[in-house]
Amino acid sequence: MPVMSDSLDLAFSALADPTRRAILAMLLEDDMAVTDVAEPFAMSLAAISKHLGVLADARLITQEKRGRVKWCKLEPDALRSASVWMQGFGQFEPVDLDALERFLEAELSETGNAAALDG
Amino acid sequence: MPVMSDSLDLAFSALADPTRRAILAMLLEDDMAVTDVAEPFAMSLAAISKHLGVLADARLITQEKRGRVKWCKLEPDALRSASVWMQGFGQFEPVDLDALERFLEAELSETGNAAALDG
DNA sequence: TGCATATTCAACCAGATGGTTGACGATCTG
DNA sequence: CAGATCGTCAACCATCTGGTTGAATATGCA
Repeated sequence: MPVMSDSLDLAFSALADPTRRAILAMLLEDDMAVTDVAEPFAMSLAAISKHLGVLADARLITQEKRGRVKWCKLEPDALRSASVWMQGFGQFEPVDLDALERFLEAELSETGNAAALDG
Repeated sequence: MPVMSDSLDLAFSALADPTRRAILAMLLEDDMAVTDVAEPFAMSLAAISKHLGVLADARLITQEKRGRVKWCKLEPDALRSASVWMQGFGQFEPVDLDALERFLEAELSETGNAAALDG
């Protein structure tokens, strides 16, 4: 029996992993090659490659191969869909964008990798 | 080594399951007892009880026992945190609340259960 | 050609997840 | 008390997940 996981399933389960959220935060700054994405993390390149595959399946990123380098690019549409879904429950208060920065920084330092935001 | 799954891990992974999202949508209308939450779904009460446990761990709901009935109540704080995180990526466009309703209805009909929104 | 770099693939593993069933404790009601 | 209802627990199962390693593929470069 097929699993039928829709786009929200894919988006939320992709977002459920701190490594993948850190990758998205890195890609928010700039497009990156797979090897460069992997660099700050204490895990194998193959593991990062899988994470990027999950993000791509969820359409949170796209990957384009130029030469032997595969470039990873943030694709915010799926995030926007998920965000819209959540707004129905979070509509009680306006969104605090300052809190976002604190979240990102806290998360990145928490994961223990060096992928800190520049500022 | 401890797993250290932070609140965003818990929130997003709880949201990754369509049954749990449907439950949240039901609770958006009103507080409900566990048995009543389970009623529209084609799965055992124990399974729904586990789903509610996951939602409670993620602090997306709270559960309060009165008599033999355990009441489940939506608790939007964790959703708001996750929403704030996502807004950083979805900041390109304002949130479309009309799209939310379409999403909820599409999702509920998609899961094949009878938990349709009334209005 | 031949070697280095970039990335994925395949096999494997431990642990989490989502479901089942049956037994159980707790609470209301007659 | 006896019986029904509410909900969880425990054991079990199949599948998914997130990681590993080593081999394979593809591209660039001298």
